[in-house]
Amino acid sequence: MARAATTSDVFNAVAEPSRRALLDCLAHGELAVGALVDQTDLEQPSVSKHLRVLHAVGLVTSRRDGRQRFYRLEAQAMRPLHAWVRTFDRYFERQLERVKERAESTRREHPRKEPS
Amino acid sequence: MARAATTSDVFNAVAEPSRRALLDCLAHGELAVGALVDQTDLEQPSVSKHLRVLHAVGLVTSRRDGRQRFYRLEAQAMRPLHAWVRTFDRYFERQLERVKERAESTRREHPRKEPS
DNA sequence: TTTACATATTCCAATCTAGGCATATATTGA
DNA sequence: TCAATATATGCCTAGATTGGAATATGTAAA
Repeated sequence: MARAATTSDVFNAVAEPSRRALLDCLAHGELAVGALVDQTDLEQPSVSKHLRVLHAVGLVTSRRDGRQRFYRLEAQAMRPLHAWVRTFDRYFERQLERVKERAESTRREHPRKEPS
Repeated sequence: MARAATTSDVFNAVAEPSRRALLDCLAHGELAVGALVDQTDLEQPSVSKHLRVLHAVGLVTSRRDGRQRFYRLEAQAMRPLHAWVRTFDRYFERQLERVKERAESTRREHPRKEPS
């Protein structure tokens, strides 16, 4: 079996750095394809193809205005990714605590409250 | 050019559902390969191969104990992913606000504050 | 040493990819 | 209708993959 399609889910769609770059651009607001080409170092066909993938997983929607086509970020499509990553939030905290505790215990053995 | 290697970064590493499943298992604590095989519907060689990828990007570390090898989650390696996803937090909120505002404006017309 | 157990690696097949280039489609204006 | 602009699509190639089966490596016990 081969790798899953990039259009199979949001995880695969955002695995590509260029597509993340496009989403970063769109975070500031709706943009036409040409503007995205200008703001990245991608060729126009590449941008269109990446947008197609992003559209397939629902991360962007588009609207036509004359000959231009404007793309807009649809952040709610990022929800599964968001949710999964958040699952590990406690482990970030736990590690922070561990670091703090270790730093503490080198000086003396008393927990503190304030982080740096 | 082909797709980037799964070992190129955390984004590519977690794009694979099986690897996310493994990380989910390891979130409860250190586990040997055999336990991971039991807790998933993956064959042993697949588990080993996926763990190799996860190790390559720093998402797990391992420790040998007799003939077993225990793997442990290294959550801090998820930081780039975590940070990127958080970038879009405000858009989740903004969308919520938009929904609320729309509900408001259907009743009456009230001027908006400012975005962000 | 031999055997059994736990894990890792190799080879394979079938896909899916990203970029480059050419070209098709669509819309506007002369 | 014809030219110009904006975007999308098709074709190609090299490369990277996943799972499966077989096998190799490594450790422990008999």
